[in-house]
Amino acid sequence: MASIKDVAAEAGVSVATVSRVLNDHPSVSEDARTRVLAAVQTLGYRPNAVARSLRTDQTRTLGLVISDVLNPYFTELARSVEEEARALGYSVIIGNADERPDLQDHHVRTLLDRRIDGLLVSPADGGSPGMLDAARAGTPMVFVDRWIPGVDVPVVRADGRTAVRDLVAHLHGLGHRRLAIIAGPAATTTGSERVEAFREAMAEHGLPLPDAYIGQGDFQAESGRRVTEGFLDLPEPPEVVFAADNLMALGALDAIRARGLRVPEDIALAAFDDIPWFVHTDPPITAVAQPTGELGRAAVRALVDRIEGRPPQSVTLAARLVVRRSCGEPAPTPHSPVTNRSTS
Amino acid sequence: MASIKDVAAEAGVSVATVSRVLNDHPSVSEDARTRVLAAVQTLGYRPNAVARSLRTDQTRTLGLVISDVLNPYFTELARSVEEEARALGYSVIIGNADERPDLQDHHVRTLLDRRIDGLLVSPADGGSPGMLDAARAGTPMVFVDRWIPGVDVPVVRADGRTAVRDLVAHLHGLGHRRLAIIAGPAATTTGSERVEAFREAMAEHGLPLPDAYIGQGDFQAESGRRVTEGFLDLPEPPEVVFAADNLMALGALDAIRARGLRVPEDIALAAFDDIPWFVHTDPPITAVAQPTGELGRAAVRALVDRIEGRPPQSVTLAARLVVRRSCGEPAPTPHSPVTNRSTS
DNA sequence: ATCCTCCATGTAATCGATTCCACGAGGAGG
DNA sequence: CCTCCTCGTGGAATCGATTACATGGAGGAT
Repeated sequence: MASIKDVAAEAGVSVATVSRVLNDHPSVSEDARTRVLAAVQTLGYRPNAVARSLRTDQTRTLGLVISDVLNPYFTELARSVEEEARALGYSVIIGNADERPDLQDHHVRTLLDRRIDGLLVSPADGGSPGMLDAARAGTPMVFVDRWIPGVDVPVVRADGRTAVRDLVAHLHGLGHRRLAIIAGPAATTTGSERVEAFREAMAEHGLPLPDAYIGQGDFQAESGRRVTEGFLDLPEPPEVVFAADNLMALGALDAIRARGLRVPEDIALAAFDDIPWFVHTDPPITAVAQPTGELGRAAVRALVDRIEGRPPQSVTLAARLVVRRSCGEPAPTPHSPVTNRSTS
Repeated sequence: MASIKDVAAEAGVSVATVSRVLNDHPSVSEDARTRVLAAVQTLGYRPNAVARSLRTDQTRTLGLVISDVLNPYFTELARSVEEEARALGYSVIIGNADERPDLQDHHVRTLLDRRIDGLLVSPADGGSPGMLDAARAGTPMVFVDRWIPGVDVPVVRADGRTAVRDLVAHLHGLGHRRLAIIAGPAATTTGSERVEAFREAMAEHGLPLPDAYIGQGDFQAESGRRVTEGFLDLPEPPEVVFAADNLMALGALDAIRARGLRVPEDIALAAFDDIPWFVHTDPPITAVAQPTGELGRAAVRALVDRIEGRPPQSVTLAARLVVRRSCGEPAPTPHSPVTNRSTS
């Protein structure tokens, strides 16, 4: 592969001049510029990003460590992150932690070894050692979706509190009284916050929330299935199951169907995180939707601000309730255009 | 960030010795080794992968360019690719082309600039210029899922021919005669092959396949919806719609429901590419399943073989039919464990 | 005792870029 | 006509690693 030296030789100038042309430094004669550009053409030269990074100490690359690529929520997040980063002249390297702290650490380490300019993380747990080190070492970093309390890193996330309250109000309005939740890992902020919001909203409506109605999941479908089976085995099963993420909701749906029960007639179902597929399941699933794309873009902007020396800002966006049919009431316009997005 | 020089100073040895310890070269005294390791510890030193890559001319990184991250099929592929690559000591950088040749080119170029050791591609179209250049320039490369005819690059893919024949036989056996297909872009191999296989299978059963029953999609949900609407508007609509990928199948499902029709009573639906969600839709969707994980792993192995000087092998695995209820016949065990994976 | 080998180590070149500094030419100003 | 700037350019240092080559000391063989 042709190097800058070859280009210099071909153009009859020094490597310094070639470099100047490539970085359009003002002080280059028109003549030299055209000769260099021609040489670049004929040789099909492309600058070696590795060498450039070594010299300039910047890679123009962002690392993104997500908890689970198989979760459509994170996929959409990753897509918007890459899009915004590209618009700002950065590339993104994605690391998939599969909800495992050790894998998360592996990716953080690898990313740091590559000297990425900044790190976007949605921590899989309370904070793996490698991540904390990175934060302490001053690597530009931004948390997205989930975060770690007590660590001084900007956070870009959605606040589901209001939407969860709306959801509970909606369910209460439909006459449901026994509501259960499938929680995410307590070590994740999204895991604990959603339960917290749910608990508060229940209290506001004077509804009891017995421990038996709080199931411990891990954001994976299998756990949703297991917890739901537990609920159905109770002497007095809940009337509604609220899953703290979309994968657990699908596990729940599966468990319900396996018993031959119908949604919403026999038991209602709602989920946190709206995904396109919820429109297509039968019945369509009522969910709390995060502004995922905007979250990803805001996170990139915050991180790039931090990298380029501007003060980064934490951002909290609102989530909103999308009512569909899985809780009993038909959505306002059952067969309207396509994405049935009515806010309660 | 500490460099190898700092470690050398701390340990009281030369950088050469430090490097030897780090790459466990045999010729290092036990004493030196322990001193270096101690210095590495106290300084929290991590080798700079950028500098190392520049010198050794290898990055131990693979590029993976996929057509659409939002498609669960590619997500699963990406996951298995990363897993196998990690096991072999490589990292993976994913580029999402969003089915756009220009974006695909952008990612190929960026990846090449970073001097990745090899490239795994599922080409979004007949072959963008940058990709063909890369192939011609001798970059180690392997096509996965889709490929480009006439380019001398190993291909790892699934052959759906038999499964499609099984599908048509299944549909024929259920009494369906008017079968329509939503095809993918003709420029992609998977786009044309699936239609081809379908056409042949129809011929074998003596069934006609009028042009009106071949809709042109682009592997995105919206096109599935549009094409399906066209089918339903025909004077004699088909009895079955077969979508050439999972996203178009969901678009089709949506269009069907929007008309208030039922699956499979009013119209049957089948898809290429099985994904977990097909178990959860109502009715569960009959699909042709690819061994996605195995495909990803085999592709990585072939690419790494090529990179490390061993002869790479093209691989073709079989896809298989998974019968569910969307075509009329109840699946053999309607409420069996979970993943309803019965082969026809 | 001498010579040869081998082992541990250090010095320095190298990878491909960027960038500081020096230098020569040419133009402006005194 | 001389001085001083500015502009275009090239030489060379530099980033942080790896590695070929040189070196000196220890140990074995004769």
